[in-house]
Amino acid sequence: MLDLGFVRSNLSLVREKMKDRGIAGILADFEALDVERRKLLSEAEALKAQRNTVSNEIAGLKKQKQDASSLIAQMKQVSARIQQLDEQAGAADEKLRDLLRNVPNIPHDTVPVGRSSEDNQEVRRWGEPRKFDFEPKAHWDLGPALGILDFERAAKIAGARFAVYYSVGAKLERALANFMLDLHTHRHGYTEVLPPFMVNSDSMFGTGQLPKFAEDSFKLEGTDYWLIPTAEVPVTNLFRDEVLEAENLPVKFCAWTACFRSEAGSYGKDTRGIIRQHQFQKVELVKFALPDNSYDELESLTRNAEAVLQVLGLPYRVVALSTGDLGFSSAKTYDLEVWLPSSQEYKEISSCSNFESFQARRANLRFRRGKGGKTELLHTLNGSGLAVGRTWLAVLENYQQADGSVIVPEALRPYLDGLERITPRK
RNA sequence: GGAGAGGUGGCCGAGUGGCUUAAGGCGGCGGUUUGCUAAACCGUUGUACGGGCGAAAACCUGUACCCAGGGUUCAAAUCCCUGCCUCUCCGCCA
Repeated sequence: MLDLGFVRSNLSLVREKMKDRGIAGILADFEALDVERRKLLSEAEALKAQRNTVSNEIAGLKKQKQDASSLIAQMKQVSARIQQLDEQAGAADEKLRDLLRNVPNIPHDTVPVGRSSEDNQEVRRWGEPRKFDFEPKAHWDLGPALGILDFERAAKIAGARFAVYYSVGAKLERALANFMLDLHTHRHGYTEVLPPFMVNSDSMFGTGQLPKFAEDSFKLEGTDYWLIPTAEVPVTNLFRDEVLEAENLPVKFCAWTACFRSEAGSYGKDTRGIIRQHQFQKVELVKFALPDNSYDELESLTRNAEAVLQVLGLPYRVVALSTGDLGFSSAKTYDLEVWLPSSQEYKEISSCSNFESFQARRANLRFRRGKGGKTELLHTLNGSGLAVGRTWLAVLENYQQADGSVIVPEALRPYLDGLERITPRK
């Protein structure tokens, strides 16, 4: 959420930035609502001041056993009027907040201006896509053929967009998650967190999933619990309504969780395989940073996520999302895209963003520079490090052999009892 | 799931309708004293949203905030209702 005062005094700038995002009209009603709200507020507050004063007078009269009935009668009317004004002011305030809650973050100046993902900018590439001397298969053929991946039974017990893993397939998923967590905790200095996989609505609001994107997540019937769409939600909300010390920043967490997404509106997209599932595992990196250097932290967070692909030997590229493709809460985002030989394209496997103070304002996440200092909003960042399911399929596709077996990348072997090659399950 | 006790500022803690603009203490900040530290003493103290104010800071001023949301009342930290959370005991359970 953007700051009300900031929007008010920088209205034309904010409008310009919203135009870059392709939603030029979103602030059309802002001034009118703002003026109305302040008018009602002033009037109500003036009357409340009067009521407070007179209430004291009434108390004084009563103490001296004098008659206060005419003042009481007067104040009864004033109170009725206050109630009216409060309702109107509350409604105006709610309208303005609703407007503000639905305004996305302001893109950083370095974000390429564009209308869609077509305008994303490639920043760098790593690794050389392997040359195959046979036709590389897709993971949805490789997995079932190896006997480690099953879509039919998943559809039976749950539905579309689920998968069941067997044997080395299940273990590979676990190996990848452990490998990633070890890398980030040992080499990159992150602290591991295992958060709840369900959160309340306040948390969903804090990171920006609510109110606008409720239909993207699963809510448990009859409760205020949401299945987390990403570990970003519970982990970023850990310090909601708290004040951190500047000297302890940045705070760096990594978390392995399951993630649940309704994928409403993605019908027909990535329907084959495990690219887009209702449930998947992800190792997430989250940082709480000083505003002063949050963009340096974004660079290092992105490099930390890239390290996973590098150690696994998976070719990838980094793209900077354009203003038209940028997520709602983000000021700047780099996507990591891994090479998929079956479709001959780079596919998103991680998304690393700086949210600046956008989430911090919603979640009331603050820090203080030294004792007695003023509290300021901190900056939040996060990125996948990485999506485990998509890494799983990238390993299968990139390391597949002509006979349908899959070579295990060396870094993973210690996590798979030294296994060097995945062969069909008997 | 059942019974009971609670939720007050950064922290502790008083407060059963109007002399509470939340007592007192701790902590923080500023000062006096001091060779330095400590102690003592004095002062000060949060957030949000308005107004003064045309930009920023400062200042002055108003309103709101005693878990949250409703209600009663001229007036609510205080009374009533609902919800959430914490603690104790019982039941159940990995």
